[in-house]
Amino acid sequence: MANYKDIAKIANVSIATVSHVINNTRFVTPETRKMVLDAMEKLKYRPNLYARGLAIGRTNTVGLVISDIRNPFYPELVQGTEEIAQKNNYNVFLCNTDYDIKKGLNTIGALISRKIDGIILASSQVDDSIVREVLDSNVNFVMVDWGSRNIRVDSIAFDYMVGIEESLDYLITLGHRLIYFISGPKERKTSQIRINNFIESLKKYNNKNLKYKIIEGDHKLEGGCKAAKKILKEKDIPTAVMCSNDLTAIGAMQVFIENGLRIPKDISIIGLDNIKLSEILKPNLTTIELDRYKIGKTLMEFLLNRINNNDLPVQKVIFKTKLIKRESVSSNKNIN
Amino acid sequence: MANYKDIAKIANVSIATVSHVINNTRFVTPETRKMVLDAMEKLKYRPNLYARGLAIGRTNTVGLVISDIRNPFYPELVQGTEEIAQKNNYNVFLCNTDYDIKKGLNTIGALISRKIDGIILASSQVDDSIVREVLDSNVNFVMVDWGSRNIRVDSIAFDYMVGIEESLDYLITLGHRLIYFISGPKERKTSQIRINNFIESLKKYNNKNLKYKIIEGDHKLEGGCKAAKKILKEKDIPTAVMCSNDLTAIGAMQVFIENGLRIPKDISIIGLDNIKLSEILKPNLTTIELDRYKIGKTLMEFLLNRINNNDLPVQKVIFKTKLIKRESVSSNKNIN
DNA sequence: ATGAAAGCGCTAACAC
DNA sequence: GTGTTAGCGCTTTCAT
Repeated sequence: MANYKDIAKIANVSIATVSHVINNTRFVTPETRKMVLDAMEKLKYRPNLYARGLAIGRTNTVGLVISDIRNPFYPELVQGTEEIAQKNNYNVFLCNTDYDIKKGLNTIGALISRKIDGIILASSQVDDSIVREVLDSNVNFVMVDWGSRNIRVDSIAFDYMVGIEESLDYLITLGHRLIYFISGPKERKTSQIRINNFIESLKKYNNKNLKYKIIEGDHKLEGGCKAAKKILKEKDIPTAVMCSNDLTAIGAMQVFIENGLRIPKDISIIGLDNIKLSEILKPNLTTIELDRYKIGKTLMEFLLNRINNNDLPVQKVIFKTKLIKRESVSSNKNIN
Repeated sequence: MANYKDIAKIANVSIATVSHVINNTRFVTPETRKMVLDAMEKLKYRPNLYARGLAIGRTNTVGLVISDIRNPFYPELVQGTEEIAQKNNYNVFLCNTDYDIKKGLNTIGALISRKIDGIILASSQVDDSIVREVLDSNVNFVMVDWGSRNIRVDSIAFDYMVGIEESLDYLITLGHRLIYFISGPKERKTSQIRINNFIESLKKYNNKNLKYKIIEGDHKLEGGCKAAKKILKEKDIPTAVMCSNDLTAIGAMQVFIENGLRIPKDISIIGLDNIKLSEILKPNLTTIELDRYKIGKTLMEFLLNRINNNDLPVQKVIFKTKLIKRESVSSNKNIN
């Protein structure tokens, strides 16, 4: 592959001139410039970003760490980050952790070694070791705050509470008294929070003689199916089921339908995420919305701000959630 | 950030020794080695892959170019490539082209400038300009051959024909005579091929008095919905609909259900992809399977082979497709 | 068993 | 307006 020296030779100039033509960093007479450009063209020159990065200490690349690209939560978030990145002439290095802290550590290490300009930590498997790793490296970073760990780091967080309260309110108004919650994998922070928010919200209705139960899912279709099968075996089948994400809700819904339950007549269902599918499926899914695309954009904006100005005060945004009412919920027929 | 010089100073050795300890490239006495390791630990040393890449000319990074991460075709493919990459100590740089040739060219350029060791071109928006760009750069590469462009490049291709023929055979045996096909966006190679394969397959049944029609979709849920609405307005509603991918089929199915058609009783549906959702949805989707995970693995294996041995003969694999029979198809009630 | 130094491709300060 | 050159962090040949 051609380099400055090759270009310089053909164009009969010094490598400094080549550099300045390429980067527009000082005046070069149109004639000289043309010689250089022609030589580049002829050699099909491609800049070597490693060399440049080494020389100037910046790479215009940022790392985006997520848990699992197959989880429909992420693609839109990724899209959001990329859009902003592209506008600002940055490239995004996407990395999966597969929900594995150790793999996450490796990933972070690989990114740091690549001297990327910043890291977006959107993976939900983040423990102190990972955060420390990133902080130690002094690389710019922003993160999704899945718990409320309250570190002084640029971050975005979710307020599930609003949406969950709204949902419960809705269900209770409709007469539901036995409400199940299908959670994500219990070891994941993101599941725990949603469970806690659910339980917390229930406390407001102490006087209503409410009953609930948590069934563990896996945030995937399969887990929703399995959980639904478990629910069908209970002696008291709930009249409403809330789910930790939409995939879970959709999986559960299919199993209920398969077993002759009518939705929402026999059983109401609420999801969380508002993935595209949930509004198209019949019956379409009542769900708590999370704007993943906007979240992605915000994360990247935060990171670029930070890269451009390191003494910015800590940036934080909390994304509110809200209930989207669709067909999968109706009043509890038993009280009508 | 610490570098060899810092380590060398603390450990009281030369930078050459530091390098050899880190890379295990020559013998170093255990005592010296320990000094170096301690110094590294103390400084929280992180290798600079740019500098290393510049020095040795390899980066252990490959680029994976896809069309759109939100298209469920890709996540599993990505997963497959990453698994193989990781096993071989490679990292993957994932890039979207957003179905845009120009963006694709930029992406390729960015990858080449990053001196990645190879490129997997799995985006379906590939024209000659892109292929030439990659070939000119001399970077190792493998591609998904969406058309049959017959270039001498490592590639994998799909034989949709088998699966489509099998599907048509199945439908026709079941008595269907008016069969619609909801395609992807017509300007995309990948859509065109499936359409052609569908039409081609139909020719075998010239004597059967078959009728068909192609409706354009977009390979997304929305397009499936829209196409189904169009179909419902036709004067002769088909008894069977084949779709260019599963999302399309699922979207269409929901619209049919919404409009009171029973599936498969009133209308049979066949998809293509076999995404997870299709086996869980009620009624679950009969579809043509494509093993995206395996495709991803194969692509990365091809690329690594090529990187390790450039005079390998051209590698090619054709992935067969096959029909997965589920609930969304039954016999044409009109002939029973 | 270890060190000195050239060189990978690029940038930018300094010189003319 | 253009050229020379040191240096970014690392690898590796050649010495010792």
